[in-house]
Amino acid sequence: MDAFFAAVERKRHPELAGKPVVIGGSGDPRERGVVSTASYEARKFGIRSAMPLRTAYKLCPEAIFLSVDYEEYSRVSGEVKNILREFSPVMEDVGIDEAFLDISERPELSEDIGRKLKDVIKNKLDLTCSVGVAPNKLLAKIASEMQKPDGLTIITEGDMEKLVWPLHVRKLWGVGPKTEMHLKGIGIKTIGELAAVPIERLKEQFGNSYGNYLYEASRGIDETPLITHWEPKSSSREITFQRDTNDWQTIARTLADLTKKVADDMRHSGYLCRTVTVKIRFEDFTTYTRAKTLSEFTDSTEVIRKAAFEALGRFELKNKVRLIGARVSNFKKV
DNA sequence: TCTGGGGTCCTCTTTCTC
DNA sequence: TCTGGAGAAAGAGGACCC
Repeated sequence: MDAFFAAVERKRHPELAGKPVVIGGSGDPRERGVVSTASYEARKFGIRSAMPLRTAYKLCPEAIFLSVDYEEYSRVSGEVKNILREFSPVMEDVGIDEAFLDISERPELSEDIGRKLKDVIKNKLDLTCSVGVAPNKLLAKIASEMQKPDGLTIITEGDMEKLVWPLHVRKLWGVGPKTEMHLKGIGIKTIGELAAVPIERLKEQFGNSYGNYLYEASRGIDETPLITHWEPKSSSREITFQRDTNDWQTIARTLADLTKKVADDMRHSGYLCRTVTVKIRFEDFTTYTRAKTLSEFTDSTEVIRKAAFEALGRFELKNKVRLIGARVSNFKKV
């Protein structure tokens, strides 16, 4: 979906149309938080996802800043996914605003399916999206990003050299800032340059598993199937304090609060956990975790809170705390 | 004055058990 | 009784994605 959160807000507040809109955090750009979504008008000012709200405010003080309303976006997301499922039952969810569809069983031209899908979403929901069609997920994802917004791009096996190899390595799924810098250090900027590196060298530089992934990805090779059903592996809640704190009462109260939420979440989704992890980020942004694995599965707030405080006790709280979080994992279905 | 929150997966190290 | 090794489980950190 194109600038999904901003598009949903524009739908219910038509006066936002054509204006720079920034969605993130509490909606107050003077508070701590980052940009979740910026409308295309806001992007003209250089505002991007994951940017601190304060920075966004400096770039464009006239922008309209809104808080994130996950409930509403999830509801609209459900409507979008229902439409997608009419095109193919084989669908993989990728977060709130993306999905893969396997249309290999459909007789129609894939380009026609892509165009029809966009039309239906536009007509029924008044939202635009960008569609990529390709022989696998890796290339479909790249294709979908090539002509945003409101794009429709098709990549076939024969297009690798012409369309994909000139692209920057960051366009490959799984290549983030660290790998980008590492590759830059050995003189590699584009996917084509990456494809020219022997597999042995990639394995030397990045380890067996990831080296092999880069080798295949740069050639457009991806055999991974669509995941149509998956079970959660962990569940967590965390919060960044508006001001860094070393006040034990505040830290303890917040952790108790987070463990309660995590336990409530788990009971609602019908799982039991065995491992409880506490995460602390200090004022200098260093981040640590301490975990406690219990002898029995539980969804009790009491038990989880006790385990969390045991883990908290193993931290040296010498510096001010910026963020605290609680996570449960090691799940079993109730 | 920076740098959210919710996840997954991978790797390395430590700890436990046999 | 002491020591060592193998393998699993747990713990911690890091990279990445939306």
